[in-house]
Amino acid sequence: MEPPMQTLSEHLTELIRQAAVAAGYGDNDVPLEPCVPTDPRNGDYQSNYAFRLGKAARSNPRAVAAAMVEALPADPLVASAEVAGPGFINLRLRDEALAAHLLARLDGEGFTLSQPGAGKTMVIDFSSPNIAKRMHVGHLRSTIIGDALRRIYASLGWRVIADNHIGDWGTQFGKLMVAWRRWLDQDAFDADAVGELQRLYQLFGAKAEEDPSLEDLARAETAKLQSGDPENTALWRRFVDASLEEFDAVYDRLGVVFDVTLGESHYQSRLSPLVEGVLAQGLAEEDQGAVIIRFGPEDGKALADTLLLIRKSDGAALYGTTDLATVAYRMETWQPDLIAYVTDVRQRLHFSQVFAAARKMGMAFTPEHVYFGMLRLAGGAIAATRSGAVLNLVDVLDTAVERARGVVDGKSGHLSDQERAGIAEAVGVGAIKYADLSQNPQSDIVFDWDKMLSMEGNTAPYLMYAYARCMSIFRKADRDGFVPGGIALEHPSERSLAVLLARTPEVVERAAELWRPNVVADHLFAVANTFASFYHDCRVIGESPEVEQSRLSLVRATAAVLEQGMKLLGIQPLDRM
RNA sequence: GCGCGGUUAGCUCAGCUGGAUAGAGCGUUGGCCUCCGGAGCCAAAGGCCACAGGUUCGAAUCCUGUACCGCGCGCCA
Repeated sequence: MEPPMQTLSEHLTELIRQAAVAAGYGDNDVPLEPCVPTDPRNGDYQSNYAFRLGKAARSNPRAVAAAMVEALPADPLVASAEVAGPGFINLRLRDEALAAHLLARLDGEGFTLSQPGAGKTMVIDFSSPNIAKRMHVGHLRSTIIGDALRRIYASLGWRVIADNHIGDWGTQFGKLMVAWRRWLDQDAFDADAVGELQRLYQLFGAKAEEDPSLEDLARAETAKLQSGDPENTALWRRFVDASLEEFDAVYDRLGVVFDVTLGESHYQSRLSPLVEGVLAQGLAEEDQGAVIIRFGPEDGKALADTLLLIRKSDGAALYGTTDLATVAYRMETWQPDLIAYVTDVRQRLHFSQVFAAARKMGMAFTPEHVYFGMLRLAGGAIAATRSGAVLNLVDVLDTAVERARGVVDGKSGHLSDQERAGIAEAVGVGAIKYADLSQNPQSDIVFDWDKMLSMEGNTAPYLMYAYARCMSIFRKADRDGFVPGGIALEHPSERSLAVLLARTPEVVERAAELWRPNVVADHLFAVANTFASFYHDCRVIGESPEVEQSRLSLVRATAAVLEQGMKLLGIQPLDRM
């Protein structure tokens, strides 16, 4: 329908480039991108291109900037351009054009983003929990960050395949089978399947310490499973099904969606041929009975003198083997332009090795390892659950929802019990997700109950609150307020809000480029915060019809941006809370 | 030992790949409900951006070194 729209930033970049050419500085490969000045008094956008050009041309940056401003083509979007300081070019947008630009993004209901990803495909691999183990807070980061990236890329037009590469194969199953046959508590399994499996697994570990022969039994059971023994296969199936059922319940609650769930077991038949092939290619060698791929200085400093094991001396494959087979499968199946992996930082070396090995094997693919920092527990307060184990994910969600319920009951007692329960769920889960997503993924994160459960300040409830206020205004006005062309920016608070809203598309694109949902989160907080000031300064209902109309449109735009943005983070907007 | 990463306000964190006076939230202090939702708004205090050099018009950001901290380095994933 509508042509792909330029972002403000793209539009201005083009103008500045033209100005540079017209001023005689030619086209060159000096990167230019206007940025947002720290102080709004310095304009809506600012370019420091004159500094760079000045350096290249060995001339005074201020003179270059002056020449560029002189040569800047007239444009409906630009109200003024002036040289400032040692050579900045400060650009101020024309109010009418700004309003028009904003309205062009609003199609009645939603907010339209540009589609730079149209025609492109990516596979994104995230969450990937292990069968027979309970999901704990450690799984939150991969799951939440991966899901947000999936949503962000999809919103920009990418075809995205979200693949849950679950750990459903390997040596843990032999142990589990031995433990199952000896110590199963059937009632406990019926009541809480994964809990019982986890108990059995831990029990096996304890017993095996006293009696190492158990390990041999476990190895034998694993081998039987891997060679297709019907009894063990049936048992394995049971473990997998029980675990998936529980995972799905958690994903449902988190609003996390996968397109496919292809675990490690899916690639079993490919492993032997892959290892043989790599050996035949001369890329791997046998060493102490195992098969390894060596890396040298030509593979980069970080990989030099490291190696990747792809077959153990007992003949079993490893996860590196599976990862390589998985790359091959994904390339064959989807021909993606990009394959992204969302895992913690500890797997950095591993994935560098897998990527390098895949390239050696001739797989032409563009990998992206989105790694995130470690989750640490807040100082001293070892946040252990009753069992003493790591924090269980469901318990964390329950606690947050409970806390939210208390706030909802206190503030919205007039709503029905059912409605309050729904609000508490959305608020609690949203708060947990946002606490993670608002942080740079690469930083380590401290698990801090106070922060996770907070409902004030830079939190999901704050965004939701701003959105609910918008909705409340529409209810009071008895209409949703959207009239094309109807925004006039009179008050400074209106203008600040409009500029921010209009920047949304470029913000989302930047978040995608950097693989960082926190870029979106930051922007949403700024929008909600600016809206709160606007709300305080500018009355909407009861003003003159023209002003009311204009402000209703602005509120409509705010709601659309907040709604779109929260959806990108997987946070559920609420009409009331 | 080698490699990778980190160090920004009392606490938790941003900081747009080199731009003007380094920003938020929480906490602290002080204001704001004749007003569309106070889960809110406004303001103040709080900084040797770990340290030392270097690069240049300009450095929290890039380079080198140092100190602490974390993580990774063949039969787990």
